[in-house]
Amino acid sequence: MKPEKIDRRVRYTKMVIRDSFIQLLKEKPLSKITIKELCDMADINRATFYAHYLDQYDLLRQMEKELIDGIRQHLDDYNLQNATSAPLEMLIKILEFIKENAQLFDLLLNFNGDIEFQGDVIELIGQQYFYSIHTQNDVSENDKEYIFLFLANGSIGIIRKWLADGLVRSTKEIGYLLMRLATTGLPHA
Amino acid sequence: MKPEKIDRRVRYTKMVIRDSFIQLLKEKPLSKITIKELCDMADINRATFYAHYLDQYDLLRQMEKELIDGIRQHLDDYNLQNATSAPLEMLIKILEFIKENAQLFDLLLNFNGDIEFQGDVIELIGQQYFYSIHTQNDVSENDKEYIFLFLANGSIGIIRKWLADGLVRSTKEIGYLLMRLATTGLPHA
DNA sequence: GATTTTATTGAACATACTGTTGATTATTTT
DNA sequence: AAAATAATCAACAGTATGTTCAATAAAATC
Repeated sequence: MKPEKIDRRVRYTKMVIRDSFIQLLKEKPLSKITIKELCDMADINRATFYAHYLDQYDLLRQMEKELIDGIRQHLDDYNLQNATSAPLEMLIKILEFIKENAQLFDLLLNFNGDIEFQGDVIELIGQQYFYSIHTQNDVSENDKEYIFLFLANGSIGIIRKWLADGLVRSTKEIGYLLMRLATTGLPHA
Repeated sequence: MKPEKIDRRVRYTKMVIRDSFIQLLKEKPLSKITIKELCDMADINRATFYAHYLDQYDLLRQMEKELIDGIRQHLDDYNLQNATSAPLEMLIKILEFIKENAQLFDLLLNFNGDIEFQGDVIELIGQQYFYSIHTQNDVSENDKEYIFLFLANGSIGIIRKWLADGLVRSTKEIGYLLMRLATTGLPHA
């Protein structure tokens, strides 16, 4: 919408804050991270931190929001270039973005994970799945929401494992697996 | 194993700490809860708190551990009385226990949720599911862990929704739904 | 390139919570 | 009733918090 150039100094400040924050998150849970040590590590004044964020939790929230927005943007860009937007393709696009930001997603979904962020990702993934469930009319209206949550949470579980394993598998592989589980269900004899 | 009678005063102290803690968790996230306000609310001395717990997070962890142990105990009790332990029955037993402690499970899995606790519950639920997946030989060895996590995380999603909705549905209903999703897969045309 | 605007710094500040101590009091167990 | 144990009280140093304001540095604008 509006480019609104941001002051170089602000860009730098936010960058070092984020980098240091990620470093710290690898070492300890959010609750043990103080603003002071974060600023010491980033080598910025404490007052500067407060000029941009309320506290650690606000910082985390903003970073999470940018990730979610990043996925949305990634999907929008893709949809502009391609008329057809099959669920599977969209799913793989999401996985691509997650892969590009694997370090952060791993931190926020796994070890030092935040349950709210997980909820945001579930909602977003759900938007891609929802259509296929919605069109199946042998599922009672009451069950739809439940099944939707089952699929979305299950997908998060797989993505979390995928990240924890260090992205050994390709986005396509995971995408197919998720799509298979969500549409034809479990393989069974 | 060992009954080890606990001093009445300790029992009381722990009780008021837990009750106050739950009250506070309803109001605000763990990170905003101070030991001081917790002790004020529980009307105990701060030194007394430190005699039992390291900090808020330790307190939370202990409460979570007791819940998990509670489920295990609940299952063991049932297994002693009943020779057959079909997966569905075990699942319903788990749901029963969750229902009995709905307030706390709701807090820890939903609103002020803890991702570690969620992981513990997933692991426990997985133990009940695992057998049925393990016996299906048309699933590649590599995929088993992924599918297991898909099912367990999906189940958590449904349980979370069930709790958030105020337990409108019966444990049987939810149990059947979960079992259906885990065994025959999604309903499809 | 000079000027204006804006961001960061540094220092100081009151405030609040932390975690620990040791002596005292109260309660429970034996 | 005596011994053991738990909770209280008050005090303590240590530390992070969040805010302030003047000074400085750097960027954007003209």
